[in-house]
Amino acid sequence: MPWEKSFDMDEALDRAIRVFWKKGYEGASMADLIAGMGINKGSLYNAFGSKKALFDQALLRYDQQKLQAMLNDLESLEDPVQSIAGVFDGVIAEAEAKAEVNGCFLVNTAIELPNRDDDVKTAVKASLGQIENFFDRMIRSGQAKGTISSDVTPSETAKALLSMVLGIRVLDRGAADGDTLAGVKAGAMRLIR
Amino acid sequence: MPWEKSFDMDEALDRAIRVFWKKGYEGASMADLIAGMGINKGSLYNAFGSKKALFDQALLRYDQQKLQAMLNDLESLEDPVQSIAGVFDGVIAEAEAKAEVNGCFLVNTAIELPNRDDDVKTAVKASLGQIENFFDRMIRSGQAKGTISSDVTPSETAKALLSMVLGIRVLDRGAADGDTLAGVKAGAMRLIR
DNA sequence: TGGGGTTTATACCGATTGGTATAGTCCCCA
DNA sequence: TGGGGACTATACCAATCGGTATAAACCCCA
Repeated sequence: MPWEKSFDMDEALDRAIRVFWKKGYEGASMADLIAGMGINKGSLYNAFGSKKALFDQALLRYDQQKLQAMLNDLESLEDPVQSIAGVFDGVIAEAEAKAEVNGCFLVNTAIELPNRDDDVKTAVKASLGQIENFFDRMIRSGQAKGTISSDVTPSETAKALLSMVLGIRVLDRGAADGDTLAGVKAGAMRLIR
Repeated sequence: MPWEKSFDMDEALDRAIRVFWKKGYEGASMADLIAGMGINKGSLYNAFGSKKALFDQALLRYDQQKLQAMLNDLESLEDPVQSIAGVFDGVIAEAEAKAEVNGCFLVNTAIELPNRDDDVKTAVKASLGQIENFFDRMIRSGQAKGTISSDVTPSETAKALLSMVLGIRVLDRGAADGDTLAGVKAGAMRLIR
């Protein structure tokens, strides 16, 4: 390799994540991506190969960089109940912020998943599984510490909590009254009381 | 009106619903709709005006015919807990049946709602509100009958249940292990214990 | 029997899609 | 100093998008 690329691959990927995040896979045209990533069409295809390959790499990077970091941060809290609450607070905060980037990139991808290739499905499945496992660990930890009732079935409740996170994201897509999301979170916390 | 149309508008709409149901709004091309509806392009535009107008009418018909009927059937059960369970059973059965038509048309529409027009958003919002109100009524009714604890906050729990229905639909889009959906339902039922 | 509106089939439209090709320019390294 | 690979800019491609137009066949009713 005679010289290094003049643009940073990771930075370009991060910008691609933002574009896909904002518009979805189908909704993001190559023109959008080129504008958002700040590189040229030729460079994009040379560096990433195709739109789908670019998306795959963006999703992988999001999972490894952003999602894991968030879960690790929350897992380090002393009270597992607060860790779980933190997930919902984060999702709700993102929803209500109405930023240009809405919700969790991973969840958005899961939502528009139906007609995607199997490899994308398995990647999303694995990432959602990590969220579910996070809930499961936190519930067991809380039960060990006595802050969560032993009546709660961890595996079952972890799935229920995951579904509520996904549900919040859907509700935020235009069908959420202000206190709806708060109500969902309250229900979630009641599940681990 | 000198003579009646040679194709049935409602039947054509029902077929249009199936196409939109299966492929989503953006995913359904006019060619798909023409093939699925069994009428010609000219007739389609003459009868419905545009793709968006066709979708609006399909969504309205689905709401008035299918969704209301389902909720009315469930509401007539004697045990409100069973009425609520019936919603989840129905959603899960649809999910696991893996029929050509997946899930609830309304929920699918809500999921792909982000870039749609405001009138579609408000229509979806209203329909989802009906589901939430259904849950709310059933909870209050169950509390009156003593089958649901008075500790449950109806409005809050109704929102939580709605989010779980939406979450199940997302999970079913390719990220659901067999018992995941059952776990979600179990969590939902625990919310109204 | 003869319109008149509806159907079908088909051709066509401009716009946009993802992707390719072709220039020319820039910069590092030998 | 002179490649050579990576960049930018732009033109181009076939395919598809939603939507329109046209012509012929059809059927009811006056």
